[in-house]
Amino acid sequence: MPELPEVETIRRDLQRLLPGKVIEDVKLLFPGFVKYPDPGEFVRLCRGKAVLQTGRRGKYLFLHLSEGFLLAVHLRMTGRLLYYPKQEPPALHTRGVFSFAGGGELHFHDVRKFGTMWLVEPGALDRIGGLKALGPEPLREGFSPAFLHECCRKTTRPIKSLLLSQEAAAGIGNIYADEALFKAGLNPRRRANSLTREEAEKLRDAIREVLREGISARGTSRRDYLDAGGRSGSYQDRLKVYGRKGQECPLCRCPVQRVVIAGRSTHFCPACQAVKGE
DNA sequence: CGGACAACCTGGTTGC
DNA sequence: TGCAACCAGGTTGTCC
Repeated sequence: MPELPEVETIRRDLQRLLPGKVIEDVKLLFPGFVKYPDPGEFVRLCRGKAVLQTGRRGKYLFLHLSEGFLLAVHLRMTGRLLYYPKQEPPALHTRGVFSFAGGGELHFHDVRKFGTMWLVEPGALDRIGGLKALGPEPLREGFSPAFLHECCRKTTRPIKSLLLSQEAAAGIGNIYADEALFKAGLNPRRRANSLTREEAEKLRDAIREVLREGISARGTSRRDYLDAGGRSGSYQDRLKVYGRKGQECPLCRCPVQRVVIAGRSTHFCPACQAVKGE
């Protein structure tokens, strides 16, 4: 569920709450979410570690712990990280509870059980599945128009598919991909290698804009997403095309269409995002 | 290379 | 009301 803006919102919440706290215990209600090391070792290694700092890479959330350990979290579709200042009985779909010395709990809640965590030492980042293949952070300098254009030039796949692959930029998901393509006026089926330099630049700017707007709105809450305080975001009220099949395009009032690309539902305005090129 | 599809899971919505 | 079908913000693996 959560894409870059949602993960970043949670990270900022946790950055205010966790640094300085020491993990006293971890209860695994569904140990399957622990990918590395084995669940027993995971719990043993977490105990007594302090949270020093939070971080994020694409949709991966990091808690930097003492002794050089890194706790990496991927929330996938329905994962939530919920902080409670006092003891809280676990909800139905709570999969793990981190309790801190002196009070406070972090609950990992995940209806669909897709979410995953890893606990690794520095230099063992390759233990974290998928992390290595990530493209640049879209809100940092490395995500230049030239870089995006080069990524596009190398593949014939639809531009929507490229955006979802995480290779061109880390952290874009289904919602922000559709919103960025709308903002850039590009048809989601456009072959990536048919984008001109100007179009790639426009898309790069659009990606950065929608992600920044998403963060400002504290994320998009459609069904499952909540921040670390259990609050909804508000970007769902600002979506132009995503989830708006049959409703009017805000620019031209043409009905928004829904199609399936790369197995994912895709929303666009057939007029504002008419197919150009090939 | 990349597309199509299934898998991993559970729950909510839609339509008959 | 019941029930089946379809849908869901993500990633990985298999087959062709």
